Amino acid sequence: MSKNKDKSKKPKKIRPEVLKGFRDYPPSDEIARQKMVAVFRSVFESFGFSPLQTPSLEKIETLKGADYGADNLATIFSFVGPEKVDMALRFELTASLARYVAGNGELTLPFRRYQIGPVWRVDKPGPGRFREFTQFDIDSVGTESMLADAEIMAAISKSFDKLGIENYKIKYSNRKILNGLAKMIGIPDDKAPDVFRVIDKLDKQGIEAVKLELGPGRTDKSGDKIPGLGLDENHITHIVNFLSLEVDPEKNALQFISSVVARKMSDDPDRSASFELFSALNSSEDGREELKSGYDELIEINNYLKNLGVPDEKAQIDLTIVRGLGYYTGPVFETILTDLPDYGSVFAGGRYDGLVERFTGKKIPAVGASAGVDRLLAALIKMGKIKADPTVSQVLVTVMDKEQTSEYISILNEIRDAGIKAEIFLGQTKSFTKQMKYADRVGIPVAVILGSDEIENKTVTIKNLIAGGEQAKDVADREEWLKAENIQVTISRSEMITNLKTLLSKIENL
RNA sequence: GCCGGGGUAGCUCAGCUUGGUUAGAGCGCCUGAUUGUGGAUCAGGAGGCCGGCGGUUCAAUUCCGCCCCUCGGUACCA
Repeated sequence: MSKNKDKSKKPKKIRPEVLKGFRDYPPSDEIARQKMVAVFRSVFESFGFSPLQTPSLEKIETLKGADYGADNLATIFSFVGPEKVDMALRFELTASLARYVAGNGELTLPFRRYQIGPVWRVDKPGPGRFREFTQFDIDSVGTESMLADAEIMAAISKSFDKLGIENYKIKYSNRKILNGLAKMIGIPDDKAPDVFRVIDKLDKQGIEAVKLELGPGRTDKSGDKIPGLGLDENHITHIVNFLSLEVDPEKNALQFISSVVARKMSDDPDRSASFELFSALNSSEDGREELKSGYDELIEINNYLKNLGVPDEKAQIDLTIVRGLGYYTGPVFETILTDLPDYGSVFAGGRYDGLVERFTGKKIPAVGASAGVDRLLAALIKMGKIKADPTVSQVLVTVMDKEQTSEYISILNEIRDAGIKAEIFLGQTKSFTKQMKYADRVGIPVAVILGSDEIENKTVTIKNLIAGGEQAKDVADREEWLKAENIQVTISRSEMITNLKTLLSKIENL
C-alpha cells in the first residue's frame, strides 16, 4: 500500500526507449563502422570519386516521381512540412543524386561521386533490418563507357581486398541478355520486370521455388501463400532451361548465347540442355539485337576487369544475376561473401539510364553501386576482420593527489600532443582502486600513474592493463596477484612518450 | 502484409497450467574488507507501472479481449 502511495507522488517517468526499428550505435559499434568506412572512402577516392552530401529530407516528388500515389508511399517516411510542402526522408541516395545532377546544369559530366549516409524506410524491422540504416553509394553519371562499370566493380574488389576479405565474389551479368531472351521466347514486355524479380530469388530459394513462382505460385515454409506470375508452361520451361545452363555458367551459357547471336546451333556445347530453348528463339529480331548488345557489353567489361587487375576468381560472369530493381538497363552485378552466403549480396549495382531523365527529359546514362553498411559491418565482425574496440581512449592518467592536478594536466598535454588518445580520470571517487576499475571496464589499455613517489623522482609508472588482465587468469590469491605484477614499469618522464608508443603498438598488434 | 515464439530487476530468465500473504534466481551494479593498483573471494545494499488499455472477479503478474513492442520465418524492397 505504501508503495502505491509513493508511486502516485512520483512524477511520470519517461521510458528511455527508441522508436520502433531505430537503434543506438554504442561506441564499440561506431568505432568499428568508422574503421570500415575509412577503407571504402580511401579506395574510392583513389579511383577519383569525390564525396557528395545531400539533405535527408527531400520533396516527395524528388523521391517518388511526379505521379506518387498513396499506396506507393507506404514504406516512406513522409510528412507535410511547416509550409505545407509534401516531403519525406530519403529511402535511398540515388534519387537525390539524380536531382543534384539535373538541378546543376553547369556540372561537368561525367560526374563521379561517393556518398555515405542514413536512409529511412517504414519497413517491418527484421533480422538485420531497421527503419534507419546507412548506405554507401558510388556512381558515375553521364558516361556510356563500360569502363565506368568495370571501374566501380574494381573499386569494390579493391576495397574488399583492403579490408582483408579473401573470399568474396563479384558476379555480373547484363539485363539486355535476359531481356532479349524474354522477347525472343515471347514474354510480354510488361511481365519482364516481374520475371526478373522472381529470378533474383534463385540464389536464396532455389530453382524449384522460382519455377513455382513463375507459374501458379507456392506456399512457403511458414505456410504463407506466395502468388505466382501465371506464365504458361512453355515460357517457364524456356526460362528454367536457360537458368539451368549454369553448370559452368561462364562458359556454357556464354557460348550458348554467342551461338544464338550467330544463329549457329552447332556452337552450343550443351545441345541437349538448350536445344528446346534454342528452337524457340526465332520469334523476335529485336530480342536478338538486344541479346547481342548485352553480350558484347559483358565481354567488354570482362576485358576491362582484366586490365584493371581484378582476378578472374573475384569477378565472374553469372547470367542468372538480374537484380530485383526495375530501373537497371544494362550491366548488373552483386558481391557476395562466399564464407557467409546467408548475408546475400553486400555490395551491388548496375547501369541505369532513366533516373535523371525524370527531371530534365534528357537521357543521361549512369552506373552505380550501393552497399548496406550495417550488414557488411556485421559480416566483417563475424569474420573477425575488424576489431570492435570498446573505446578510442588509449591512456588513462590517474589522479592520485588532487593537489597535483596541474602536473597531471601537463602530462596529459604531452601525451595528447604526441598523437596518443588520452584522458584524465574525471570521476568523483578518491579511491585509486576505482580508477583502475574504470580503465578496465571502459577498455582503456594503458594507465599512467603518478603518485608522490613519481613526482618527487620525476618519473612515471606505466601500466599495461591488457597484460595484467591476462595474468589475472592464472592467479587465484589476491596477495599473489598484486605482487606478481611485472606488467608495469617506472621510468623517467623524458622516456614516457617513446615508452607509451612502443607499448601501444605492441597492444595494437595483438 | 502473413505464420509462429516472446514481453516479469540493467541483462538472461523462473513463477502463470490450478487467481490469494512480502513476485524470485543467476549475472551485473553500488558500499566495504583493500584510501598506491583491475581479477578472484567474503560481508552488506540499491534496483520491479510483472508491456499498455479494457473485461471477468471480493481479489489479476496469473484467466479473457484488443492494442503496442520484440524475436524468428516468409513476402516486399523503388
